[in-house]
Amino acid sequence: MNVRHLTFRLLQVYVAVVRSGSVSEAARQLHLTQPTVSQQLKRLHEAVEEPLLQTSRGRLSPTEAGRELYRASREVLGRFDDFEDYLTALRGGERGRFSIALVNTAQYVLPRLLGPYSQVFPDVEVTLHIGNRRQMLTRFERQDDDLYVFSHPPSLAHALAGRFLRNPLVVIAPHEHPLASRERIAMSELVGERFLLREPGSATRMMFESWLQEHGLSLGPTLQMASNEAIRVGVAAGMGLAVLSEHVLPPEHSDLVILPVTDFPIESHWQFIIRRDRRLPHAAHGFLRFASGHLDECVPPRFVANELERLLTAWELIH
Amino acid sequence: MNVRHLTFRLLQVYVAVVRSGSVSEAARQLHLTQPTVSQQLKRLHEAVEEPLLQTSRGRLSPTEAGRELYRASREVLGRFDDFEDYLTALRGGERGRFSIALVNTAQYVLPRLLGPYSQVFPDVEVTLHIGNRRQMLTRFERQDDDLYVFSHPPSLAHALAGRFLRNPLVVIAPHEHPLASRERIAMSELVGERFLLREPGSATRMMFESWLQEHGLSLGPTLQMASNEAIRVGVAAGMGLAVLSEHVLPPEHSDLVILPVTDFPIESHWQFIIRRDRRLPHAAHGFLRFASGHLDECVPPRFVANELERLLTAWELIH
DNA sequence: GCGATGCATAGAATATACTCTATAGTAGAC
DNA sequence: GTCTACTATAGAGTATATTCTATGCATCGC
Repeated sequence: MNVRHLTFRLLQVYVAVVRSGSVSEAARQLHLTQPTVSQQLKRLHEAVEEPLLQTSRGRLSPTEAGRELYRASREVLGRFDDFEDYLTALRGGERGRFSIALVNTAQYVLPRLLGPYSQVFPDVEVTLHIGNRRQMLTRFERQDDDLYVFSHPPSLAHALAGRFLRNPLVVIAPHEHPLASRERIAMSELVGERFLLREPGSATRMMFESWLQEHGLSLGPTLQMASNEAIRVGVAAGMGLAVLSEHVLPPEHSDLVILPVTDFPIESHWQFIIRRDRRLPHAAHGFLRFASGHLDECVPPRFVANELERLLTAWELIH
Repeated sequence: MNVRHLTFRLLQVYVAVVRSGSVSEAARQLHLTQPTVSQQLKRLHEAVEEPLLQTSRGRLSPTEAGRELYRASREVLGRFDDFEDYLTALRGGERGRFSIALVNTAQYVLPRLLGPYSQVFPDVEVTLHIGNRRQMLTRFERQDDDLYVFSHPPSLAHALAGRFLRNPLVVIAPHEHPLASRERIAMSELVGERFLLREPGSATRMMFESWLQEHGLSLGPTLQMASNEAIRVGVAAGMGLAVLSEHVLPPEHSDLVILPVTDFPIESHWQFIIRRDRRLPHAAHGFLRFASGHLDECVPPRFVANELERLLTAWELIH
């Protein structure tokens, strides 16, 4: 048998003939003429090199080989029906997978979106990659992921960005810090204190440092820790001060205070970044739609800064 | 997705590409040029209307949809590989089914052939239809079965026949019958006795009656019973005499004797009959080959009259 | 940067598929 | 036996598939 010349169409015709037991009836069902169906059968017969149909009691019934071919055809056509269903689900964002690359700080917030999303789309596999800004930039350059979350996006030549969340950087101090009760503090009063800083390559550190530069200030002694958590605990323990994303602080933080420093908080926004030159999986698209629609319910309203509709519109324009 | 234009060939090409992760490599394996494979991929892509492959780390890897298509393709191609295996087995007579229509008397012998055959070909389904000659003739006319066993075949205009077994008809009497010890008996001496006859339409009865007619004899009182077994037991019980196939008698029959009647036994042969105008299933063909080769081992040699080789040759000539 | 390798596209030739109309043959129904 | 419904075949036109060569373009390694 030469499987090479088998067409799915041919199997569809054959199945219709076996089911109806009649060439003419199958032709009517398929909106074809009877000779067309006859010839398809002839072709199929030539491909299989075995009698497939016999006429018995006025009806066409499959031979032994014909019956097995019918089974095989049904299974094969059914398998591709399933595949079509799969495609439909995939296109609707109900299935599939996608990956998001996050800067460290965002890991405190993104689960608030991903949790509800996964409830609604349990068949989508989401992979999270978390690291500092520099690591995420590398992933971005290598096009490793489908979505990226940055505060300050890299060059937008190959990417689209849409803000979704405020990310205020605040100065924190231990609860018992002498300036904790002051109504207004200038940063220049603090630069003598020891600051706990994230590692170079961290977005938080980068933003703080450029703020300092803009204001013509530079820090005194510092201490470097490669984790927001470690810094937060360190500050509470009296190791020094720090500038951290407000999202890093627990809702209740009796051992810490946010100092009312002038020109603080440093305002920044997290944004979803899509590469223009990489296909966006349907599921990732679905996630952005979900985020756009349900952001208000997932994070405290004062942080919401939803520009995702604009992002989605822009993305749909170039696709 | 338009499944109508999918070819098995297309899936084969796609599978080769996914497996090798390279268009060029797949082309080499398939003995095609690289652009040919590229274009096949393009066609497939147009049929599915979804990206299937992406290039990552120098290799082509399937997208989410591509992976599912790969799975579906593998399954579908595998299913038709199975179908090809099935066809091979079918053609070799190792699988499939066929039906045999038997005159009653032959049911005592045919299992001796079918038993060993089924041991060797356990995957072949055999259906036996048993009845008297008239019923089997009706089935023959309707082309209900693949093989027929008759003593006297119907018109051979649409059929081929091949003898395989002697079927001698003998006169039986109860063990204590007064003539049981005679060395030679003329049928004319017996016609006054009561004979147990099969029903009209029975081959045995037909043959006996035409024998009588040829010899210018006619029977006296008769008793009709529609079963060889009933007749055998009836004769043993002293109800009368009978003419039966020797095959109906058990190997040991102390309560019966075969009377040495002149011009007896009536010689006849069972034959396999194949309709010329009906396809012979491979399995039925295989059974005839088996019967031809193993007849000697399956039935007592004195009954064997194997003309099946001739039948098979004749059949192969017209196919 | 430059060559090697691999993929995509264009253009073209051939084969095959797909479908039709017209017609002939077949088998069951009354 | 004739009629009818069904199937098969012939012939033909269009569309599509299949495959090639030639060429351009991208990417990777050195």
